[in-house]
Formats: sequence, structure tokens, C-alpha cells
Amino acid sequence: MLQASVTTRCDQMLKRGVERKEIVRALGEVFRAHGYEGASLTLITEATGLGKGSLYHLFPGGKEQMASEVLAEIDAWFELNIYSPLREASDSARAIAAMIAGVDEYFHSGDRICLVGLVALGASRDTFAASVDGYFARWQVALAAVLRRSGLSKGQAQRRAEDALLTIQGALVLARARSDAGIFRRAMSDLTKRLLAPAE
Amino acid sequence: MLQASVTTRCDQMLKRGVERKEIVRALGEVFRAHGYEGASLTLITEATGLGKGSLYHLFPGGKEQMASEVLAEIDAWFELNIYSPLREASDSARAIAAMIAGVDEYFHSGDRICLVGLVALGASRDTFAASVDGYFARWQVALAAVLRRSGLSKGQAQRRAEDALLTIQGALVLARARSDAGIFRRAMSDLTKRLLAPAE
DNA sequence: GACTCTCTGTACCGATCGGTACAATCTCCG
DNA sequence: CGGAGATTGTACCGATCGGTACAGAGAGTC
Repeated sequence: MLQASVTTRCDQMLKRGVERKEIVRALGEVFRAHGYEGASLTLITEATGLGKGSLYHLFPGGKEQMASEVLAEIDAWFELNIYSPLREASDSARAIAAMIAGVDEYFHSGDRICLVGLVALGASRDTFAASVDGYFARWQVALAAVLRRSGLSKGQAQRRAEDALLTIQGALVLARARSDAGIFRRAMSDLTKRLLAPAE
Repeated sequence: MLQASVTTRCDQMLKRGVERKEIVRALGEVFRAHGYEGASLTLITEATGLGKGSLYHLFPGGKEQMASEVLAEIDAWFELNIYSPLREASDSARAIAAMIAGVDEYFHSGDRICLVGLVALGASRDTFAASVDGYFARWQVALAAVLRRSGLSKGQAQRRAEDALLTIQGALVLARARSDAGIFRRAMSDLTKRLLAPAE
């Protein structure tokens, strides 16, 4: 019966892991929709279907822990789907196209907001400064490496990667402000061309 | 004594107008620093030096009126210092350079945030949707007109103006996120070149 | 000085905030 | 089934939220 016991426990752990991931995802949507300050415990309980008891059992650190786990999960997603492919890419053009495709998917072609950007602008920025900075820093380094391999100088690569990140953020802001996802799509299309352009 | 009376009233009105402008400016800083939801009445009374009584006497509509007056004031500033010069410009290159200089001044070279962008991303977006959209729409139209006069096609001019707005917003987000005003300065420099470039 | 009207400080309102306490319940195990 | 530990709903906490009521201070007019 030992085997059964172990299996059961593994299943449980796995299930818990999955559930927690699901919860963190739901939390992310709440923070995205209402910001860190605006995401009240009431909204959070509604979005997750969890009472305060469960919530504080799962996240003893309260809202702050919830938000930082959400940021960590975002980071993990980008690490897996964006940074890592960028780092390991051999074909620069293909890697950049894949990055843009990934970004387009993640942000639902401009319908979805960047939570990291939102936090960066808000009052809670200082609390999560390290996560926010790390998110963009790692992205820039990974993208710059690809650009460098495609023949750009170090400075050019860094500058062009910076331009890419800023364009994505700006496109999300403007698309949201004007309720026009077309802005995001056009910006991503232009950005691809700009990233792929030969060194100046 | 009629003259004196009138003069006194005018002075008073003027003084009130100035004071109100000063108050709205202070309100703007609070909203910028804490967002619409985060700007509590306590913070507002501290920033303005006005008690609740005065505040609700001046702004019977409460926080919402305060915020919309702040947005209106921002709009007026841009109308005067950015949109209008853009519309009346004869020298496109000079007009664009002036716009970038104005933007750099307004945003303190990246140290200051765009309140309109912040509102656009936040939960209060719907409340102020018209102001937010109008701000960007008018800017884009004015800038596109200049670009059109400089020889670009209508579509190209619109697209390039869109790119300019999005770049400014993105630069502000990224500069804030990474606590590096240099990002904003570099972006503005690049943007100027991009705007001035000949038609593709 | 008395009247009027604008302005302001303060006390107060119900609602909600993030967070805690804890008993009840559920789940797994022997 | 019985015990142990994880999980949960609910009542409750003090603080603060945005907003209101109102008495009184202040200033301009006669």
C-alpha cells in the first residue's frame, strides 16, 4: 500500500500545484483589470471563488504576496515562451518573428494590458520595483543578444531592444486609450521590420 | 464707486481663477502619484491644503470632477503648447522639433508620468474614456497634418503620428519601470529622426 | 454695524478596506 | 471508525474610504 500512498500524495501535490496556478492566473486577471490598489479582497474572492479563509491560508502574505506571485508567474511565462527561445535561437529573423507572435498572443493582439507596465506606473511600483525592473531587463538582454548575433554592434543591439520594449508598452497603452486594437497590430508589424532592418 | 466695485470684482474673479488653477495643478500631481483610485481625500487635502469643506464647495462633483478638471487642464496645456503650434506651423521640421522639446519639458525628460496614459490603463478608464481618447486623437490629427504637409501621404502621416504617440507613452512607461530617464531621452532623439525621415 | 453670500473646519455618515480569529468541516490515513 | 492536519466560511477588527451636514468665519455691500 506504500505505492498507493505515494501516488496519492503525488497526485495531490500535482493537483494542488495546478489549482494554485489556476488561482494565480485568476488573480492576475483581477490585478490587470483593477490595478494593485483597486483589486479589493471582495473582487479577489469573487474572481477566485475562494473565501478569505482560503485566500489567507494560501497566501499568508496577503495581497502583496498574491501580486508578487502573479508577477513571478508572468515572469515564468515570458522566460519560457519569450526569453529562452530568444537566447537559444540560431536564426535571428525567425526568433524575432516568434517573439512578436508570442507577444501578440500574450496580449491578445492589444486587448490585454501589460500588468508589469501598469504596476510600473502606479503607486505600488516601489513595492515591486525589483520584479518590474527584472522583467524588462531580462527581456532586453535576451533580445539584444539575438540582435547582436544578427550583426549589430553591442550598443545598437541594446538600443534596438530598448526600442522594441518601449514600442510594445506604448502600443498597449495607446490601443487601450483609444480602444483600437489595430494600433497594436500595426505597431507590432512595424516593429518587426525595424528589428529586422540592417545596421544603420 | 461703480468703477472700484467692478475692478474689485474682476480682481477677485481673476484671483479665484488663478487659485483654482493652482489647486487643479496640485490635484494633478496627486493623481499622477497615486492614480485615480489611490488618490484618497486625505492625500488630496494634504496636497492642496484645503479641507473637505472647501474641496466639496469648489468641486461639488467630488473626486470625479476633480479628475476631469485635471484632465481638462492637461488638455488645455497641450492644446496651447503642442497641438496649436503644430497646426499653425509652416516649417515642419522646426514644428516637430518644437513638439519634442515641449514633450520633453512637460514630462521632465522622463521623470514625470503621463496621467492620461495612467488613467487609460486603470479601472477608471471608462469614466474618462472621452477625455482620454480626445487627448490622443487631437494630438494625432495635429501631428499628422504637419507630416502630411511635409510630403507624406495621408496614410503615412497618420501612421507615423500614431507611432510618435505610442513611442512617447512607451518611453514613459519603460523609463519609469527601469528608473532610467535616459530611456526617455534616447527615445525622443530617435523619434525625432524617425518623424523627419523622408517618405518610405 | 447688520445683512448677505462665499468659503471652510469639523463632526459625522454608512460602506468598504485589508486582515485576523476561530470553529466547523473536509480529507486522508491507519 | 477515529484521530490529525489541511482547508474553509463567517464573524469580526480597527482604519479608512468618499461624501454630507452644518455651524461659523470671513469678506463685500449698504
